[in-house]
Amino acid sequence: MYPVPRVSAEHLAARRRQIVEAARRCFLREGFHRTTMQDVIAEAGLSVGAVYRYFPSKADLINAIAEEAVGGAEEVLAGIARQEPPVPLIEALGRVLAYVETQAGDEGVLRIAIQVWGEAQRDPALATFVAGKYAGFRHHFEVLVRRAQRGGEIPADADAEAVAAALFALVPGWFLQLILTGAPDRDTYLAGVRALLGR
Amino acid sequence: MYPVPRVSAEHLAARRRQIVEAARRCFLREGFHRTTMQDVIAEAGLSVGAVYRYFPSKADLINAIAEEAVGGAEEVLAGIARQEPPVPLIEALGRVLAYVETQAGDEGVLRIAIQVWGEAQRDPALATFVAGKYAGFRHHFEVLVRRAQRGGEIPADADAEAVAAALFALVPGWFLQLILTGAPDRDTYLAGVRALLGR
DNA sequence: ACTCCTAAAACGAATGCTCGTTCTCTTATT
DNA sequence: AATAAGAGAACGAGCATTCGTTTTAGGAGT
Repeated sequence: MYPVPRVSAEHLAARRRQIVEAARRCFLREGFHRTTMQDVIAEAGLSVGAVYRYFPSKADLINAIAEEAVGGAEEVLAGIARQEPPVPLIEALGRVLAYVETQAGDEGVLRIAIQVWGEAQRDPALATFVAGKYAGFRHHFEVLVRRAQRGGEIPADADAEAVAAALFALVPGWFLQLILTGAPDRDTYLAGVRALLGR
Repeated sequence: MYPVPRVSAEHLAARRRQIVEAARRCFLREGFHRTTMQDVIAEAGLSVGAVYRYFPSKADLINAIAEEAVGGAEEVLAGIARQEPPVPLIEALGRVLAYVETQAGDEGVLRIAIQVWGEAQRDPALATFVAGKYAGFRHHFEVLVRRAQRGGEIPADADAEAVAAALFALVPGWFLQLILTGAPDRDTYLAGVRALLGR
């Protein structure tokens, strides 16, 4: 009853992270459904039993990774939206793209986001989670747009939500081109956006 | 030698299409790696042997579907780029989005494109194919931009390729929002783009 | 300080099932 | 008659997961 042999909470958290990061590497290499539990287990350097103690099924592991991949941009976006004085839209876009750039490499979490998009199409729970996250991202852009409207950068009578959608679209739109075609680089793209916006 | 018992070429093509369409339905439901060959075979109403006569492996089937999904927009885009008189950029975007809308539903091929993006990250051959296709799409936008520059719609000194990238980005950027969050609808989005462009 | 004890943590062989593919046989076509 | 087209049983590999066992951590009793 009393003897409670347990390992420290830090140790538990560290083990969990060890597994998640091994899984992330595997999923980056092979995708969700082509990596086997044995792959993850070997990558983590643990045993079957150890991994299954922390994640009762492969689906749980996928969920953990998916949340990490899709939620990662949250703080970045929130920070930009809340900053004083208000950030001009193009500069805000540039800062988001800078974040995307750091996470678009071979090790970056955003490559996993692409897989999450696919997975969300057949996993309703994941779809709900992703929908909430992305609507939240768009909402942060909406805040930025409203502030830009007060500053006269955008016509006051425009539909802020719609403008936010357009601005937001420029992020995954570039990300996909970068991942799939390798171009354009961020500065070139931003110059293109500026020219398109006529500013 | 001479007796060449063969079925008509039309019959062969029809069978092939029958299999491809069954596969498309399965892949839409379950994704590439969670649909089994048995699923496709049952959906097509054929036998194992029949399907394997037309597609020697599952990978071949995935490739066929991927090419269909990613290549589908080609003619639409080419048509708009080549039209006389030149189509204003916003109108061109609207027409592309109209096509996307038709293919974004539960049965539309574009939902498969998302899976192809994921697959391209670990299949070099598919990655090359997709890169070529998407660079081609962007090139069509570039043609449009150059013509818009001649018409004064876009500054003549802008980098047409970069502007094209920005314009192109607005397509998958909207598509993803639509698929993942269910919003905004096309007209709202286009109004947002117009307001953002300050036109 | 040093055992002993208990339960958590970790292990890994074994399991049962599913998958992609092969292969032999039957049917259809010219 | 000869061969392509189609059928479907069978196979071996690989999968996620289970479960009985071993190791480890750390408080209790001395």
